[in-house]
Amino acid sequence: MRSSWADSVTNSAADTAAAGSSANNGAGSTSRPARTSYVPPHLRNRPPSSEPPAPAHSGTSVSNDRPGYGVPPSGNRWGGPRSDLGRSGFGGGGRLGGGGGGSGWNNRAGGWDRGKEREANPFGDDVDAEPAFNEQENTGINFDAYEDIPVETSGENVPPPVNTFAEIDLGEALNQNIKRCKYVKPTPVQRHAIPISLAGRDLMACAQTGSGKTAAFCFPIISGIMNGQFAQRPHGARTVYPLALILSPTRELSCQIHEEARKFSYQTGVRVVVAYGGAPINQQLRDLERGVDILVATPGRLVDLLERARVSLQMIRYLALDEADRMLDMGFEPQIRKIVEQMDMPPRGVRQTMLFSATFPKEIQRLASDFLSNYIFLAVGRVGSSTDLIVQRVEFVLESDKRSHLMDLLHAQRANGTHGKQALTLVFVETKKGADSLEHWLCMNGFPATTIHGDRTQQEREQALRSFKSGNTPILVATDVAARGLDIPHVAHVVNFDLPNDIDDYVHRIGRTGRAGKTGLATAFFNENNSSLARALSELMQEANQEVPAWLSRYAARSSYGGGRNRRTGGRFGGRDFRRDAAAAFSRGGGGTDYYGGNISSGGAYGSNPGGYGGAYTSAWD
DNA sequence: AAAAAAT
Repeated sequence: MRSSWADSVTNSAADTAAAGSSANNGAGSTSRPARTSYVPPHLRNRPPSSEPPAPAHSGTSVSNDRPGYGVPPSGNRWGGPRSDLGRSGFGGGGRLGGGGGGSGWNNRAGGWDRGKEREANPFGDDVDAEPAFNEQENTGINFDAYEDIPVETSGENVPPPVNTFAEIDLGEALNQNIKRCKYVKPTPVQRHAIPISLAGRDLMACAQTGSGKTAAFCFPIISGIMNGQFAQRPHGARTVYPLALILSPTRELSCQIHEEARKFSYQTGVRVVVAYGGAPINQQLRDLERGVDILVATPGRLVDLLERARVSLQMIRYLALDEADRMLDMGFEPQIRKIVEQMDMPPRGVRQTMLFSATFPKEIQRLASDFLSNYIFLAVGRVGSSTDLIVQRVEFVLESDKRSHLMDLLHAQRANGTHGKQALTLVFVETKKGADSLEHWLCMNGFPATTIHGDRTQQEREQALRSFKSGNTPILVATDVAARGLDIPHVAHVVNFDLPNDIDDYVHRIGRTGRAGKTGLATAFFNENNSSLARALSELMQEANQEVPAWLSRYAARSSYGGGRNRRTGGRFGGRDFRRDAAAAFSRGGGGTDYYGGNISSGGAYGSNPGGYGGAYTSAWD
């Protein structure tokens, strides 16, 4: 069984600690001479690590002029005092070794290519060979618009945002990977969320679809694991002890997060493993046995692994829930509660918990606060900006006319040339059966389509997604399994063939287009059956400066409050900390009392609407 | 009522 980097550094850390330089309570501080110490079986057979475990950014300047908010000596919850209140001793105390030798993280490939195997290059061979087409991919984000993003934060002592990756001391290896990913500047959610996470704080973050949330929680986790000193994880038996857990609601999303996290952690020695259902468990078990620092998983398979005692959550320092509102809704909440509260995971306040989603209904926030400790709420709206970049259309289409109407759209697209490899069409339907039958019908009518839904085998699902992404099958018919999080470049058109019942689901679905600065089109087929959505939909479209058909407004006016469980309150920028409302309710109209030290900042986007989200323009995102 | 998530 191989182990991961965090284990091996702990061994070295013990040596360093013996030299008396570490303030942290790292691994056993007994003094042992280097390398003559006991080497656990899983670490034997490795060439001795001769270089000191000195971090690249050895101790030096945090290029941040705000005292008190520098990059903390990570692992702060474990290695030192909680950093969220009165912090001290930031100057890199707790960093490993004083070796000023500037040996970078990337010098120490953490056992990866020292062993038999070499870490596969997650960037592929074509990193630099990619034509300009992909070059646009990551640089195409409309950064100018970033200056105008409304941002709301609340909570105690909110660390200020950064403007560049360089301001954050993420370490050489991670910086390299950021370059390889062609990330030039942090996105707004990254600018705010990364300093918050690096400060060790719990976080509830709302940020638009396609705005870089994955990196926002991965970077601090990876950096924390690299910098942290962790007690030697138990070994033996067949149980593994990841340091970080990332949960997501669908298998494909977990895969995607895993792929991204692998890029971010390339040559850092931090090991990322994914586990999800529908796939043979044996390969996943083998992957785990080779060592895991970050485990990405769907809930069901994780519970399975926990019950088999193949995974223990005892050493979890970081817990991230992607699509957190989904993870805590009725379908998932019991499982999540079991994983987080009834297994062996350290309690909140001990681990660091981060929740991310584009939408965060108030009642889910209330639930979520069970898992958080003194957290910061962050809402970043109108990124670059998805809603602006998505043109939303609603058409009145009778149930019986939907197919022919879709056919008209597809023919028009074909005529336009907006069809094919670089203009994919994603069609959402309500049911799995409906997905199959629509797919069949499309194929019969000369439109190559495939489908993804929960009745298909995992192999079929993944094949469908690949075929769609590659443009081989430029039409994908999907249930809500594909509504959230999936990053599929070149989706030019999202068709809500059947509208969802909940406006948040609509938000996530249309967010499959208009990503990373690209424009997109979203067309919805509306009829009587959707009248409960009319009001929320029309409000949403208004907020996004979309043209609302008169007939929809009439529906909206007629229909009672609907739009699913969470009505948007007054059409404001939805990203709002429910604690504020709660506090306001308690303080009985205190109005100005900013109990939680809230802090609203915005650029020019608001124009004459100082500090408020109550104006005509707001965002869909909550 | 549907979808997702373990076997």
